Amino acid sequence: MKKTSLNDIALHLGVSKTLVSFVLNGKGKEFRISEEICKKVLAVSKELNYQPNRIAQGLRTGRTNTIGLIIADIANPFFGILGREIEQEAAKFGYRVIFCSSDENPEKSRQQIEMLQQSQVDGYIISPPKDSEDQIRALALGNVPLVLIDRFFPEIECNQITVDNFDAAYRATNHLLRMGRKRIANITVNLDLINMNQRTEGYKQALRDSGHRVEESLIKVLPFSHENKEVAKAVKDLVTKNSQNKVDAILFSTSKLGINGIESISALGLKIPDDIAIVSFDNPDAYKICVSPVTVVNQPLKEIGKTAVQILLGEIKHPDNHAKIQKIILKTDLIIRKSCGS
Amino acid sequence: MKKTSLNDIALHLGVSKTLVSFVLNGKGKEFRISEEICKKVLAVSKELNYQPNRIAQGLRTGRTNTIGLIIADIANPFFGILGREIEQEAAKFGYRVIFCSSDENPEKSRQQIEMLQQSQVDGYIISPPKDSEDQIRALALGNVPLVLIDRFFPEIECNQITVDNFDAAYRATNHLLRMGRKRIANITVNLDLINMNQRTEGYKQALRDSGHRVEESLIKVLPFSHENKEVAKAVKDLVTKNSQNKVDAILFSTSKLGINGIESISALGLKIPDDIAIVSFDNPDAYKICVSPVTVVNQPLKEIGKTAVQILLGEIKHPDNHAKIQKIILKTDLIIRKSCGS
DNA sequence: TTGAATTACTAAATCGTTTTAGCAAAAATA
DNA sequence: TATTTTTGCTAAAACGATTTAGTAATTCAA
Repeated sequence: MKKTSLNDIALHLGVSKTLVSFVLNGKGKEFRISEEICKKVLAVSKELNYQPNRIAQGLRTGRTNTIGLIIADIANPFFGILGREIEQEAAKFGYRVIFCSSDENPEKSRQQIEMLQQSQVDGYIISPPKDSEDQIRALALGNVPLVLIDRFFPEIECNQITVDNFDAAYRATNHLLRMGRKRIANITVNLDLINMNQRTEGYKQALRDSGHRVEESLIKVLPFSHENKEVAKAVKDLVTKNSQNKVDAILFSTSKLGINGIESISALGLKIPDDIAIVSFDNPDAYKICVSPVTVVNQPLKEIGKTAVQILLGEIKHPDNHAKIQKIILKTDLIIRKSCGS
Repeated sequence: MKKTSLNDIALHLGVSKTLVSFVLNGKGKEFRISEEICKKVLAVSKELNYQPNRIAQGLRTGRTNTIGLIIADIANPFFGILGREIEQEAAKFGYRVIFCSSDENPEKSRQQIEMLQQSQVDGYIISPPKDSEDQIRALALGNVPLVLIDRFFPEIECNQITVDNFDAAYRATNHLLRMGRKRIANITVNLDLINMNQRTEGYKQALRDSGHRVEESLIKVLPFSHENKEVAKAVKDLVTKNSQNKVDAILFSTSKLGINGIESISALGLKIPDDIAIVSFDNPDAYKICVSPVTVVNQPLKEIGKTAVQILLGEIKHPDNHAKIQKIILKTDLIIRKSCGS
């Protein structure tokens, strides 16, 4: 059951495939193909269920209508929602998306970028892992449509869409202070990622601005791929009564940390917010139904995804004016629930 | 900065592109290309950073090394984890994945299948929405590598990987009965989906086998795209004191229902498991940290994803023996937490 | 009534691979 | 020495579209 090609339609009607191509691309008028023939072509193409071969089109035109997406992990709802939005917005304009999960591993992302290059994608949306500057720089210099999301590298000039992480953490920390918390910890991952770094800087600044001392021992930095027990260990050190690091609040920089953290806190028999207050970045379902619903920094995921696609498609369609690089910083909102007391 | 092609390497060395193609495909020996030339080709290809154009390869060979995936919604962690596993297993064998979220909408899935056909994907992994029989049948008859996951259509002969939903619901319901619950409801979606249907059938059979009557008014069927308040309404009818439908346990057929349901139950000021016991299908993070950690039917998502890819690649590589269709039914496990009492 | 313009189309090149068929030179065999 | 075999390579077609440059037939203008 071979697929119908342009040529099949042409043979069927005794015309050239040039003509068929013109008609099916809506250029019948432009190339003065007679009404009558146009209709016949359309009819036969429907009759034979013609489906254009996008691969052949891609080879000829150099455009595949495909974009490559590299994120940390599509199974993580944060990226799931982002990916969903990107897929949807891209589909609106006739673009498909090849999804790649890098696991924050630069070697994987290198391979994925290479694969996407070979696949001749028209552009890239990437949430770059640490130590991937070289890859990103090479892409950016290669003059390929590219948008970074969630993080970026300050020294690379490139379209990017992020949230104001510093501000978000600053406000979250301030909220904890306003609620009367005196000693606040921060559990985070991998400070080589600029977004994470900015979160911790915002946290520090809020402490300083309110006259508190920043205690490095209250900042727990875990590796990206952390296990439940590593979070448990960090939490334990921060909440047990006789620990010299005993705190009354924790700011979690990711929801994965927060979810594991809440599990640990519960396991230790402590109550939120009575024994310890918490605020977390990101807004998974889990936080709505847990013992004490969690106050969160909510990121505008839909807007990030949608804007990323729009900027990317803009670049794809007008490759010329790559002069105006866009660096978009979106605002987050703090959703106040019960985990900080009242 | 044009990309290096086979021809560029050939010109650079003064040899034919045929030769270059042979060498780079590891067929130097087979076609008796001299060691010396082989080395030179390899060297120049590295020097010019040659990246094969997979689009051109695809056009020539008819194989794109790409698979199309259609699921309900990649933002839903259930499908996120599944998608992740599929991406990972496919990558192992050099295959890329185009992700499509159908929102359980047959018209969307129709368009997506068409798009994937045009993209010349080598095979399909699909979680088919209701009313998409015709599309699936057409694919299956078209003799294209295809694997269905999560659901299927009984009347279509096709590879499929599902879990034993009947058995899972039967055991879940039995667990509730063993824990002393007398009146058990089921909140579910869209019984036109066979997996959902089987869950409710398993629930009914468990009731019958233990001498209970099946009360249709205790089975709440919501539309697939339900709002929080629709769940709230169903829950309210089942748990309020003076309702004639008052139950002491609910089996949720999806985690989306369960999460919304727990929110509603809390909002009504009721306690789990004291006032009402619950069991839910699927195992999102939320269930681990909520007021009373939820007993769940856990599906082997990784195995589903991995097996789907393996069967699909088997079909892609041996298109001939499509005679042996595989219908795999995996077991679920019931993870007992605190939501049913003790 | 001739030259120009318009109409309605087509031939052929091209994109970057793969793959078949074949060729010239060297080596082996008779 | 003549023939066959082997070695080491190449030309060209093909995949299915797009696109440029053209051409023959008709109509129009002067």
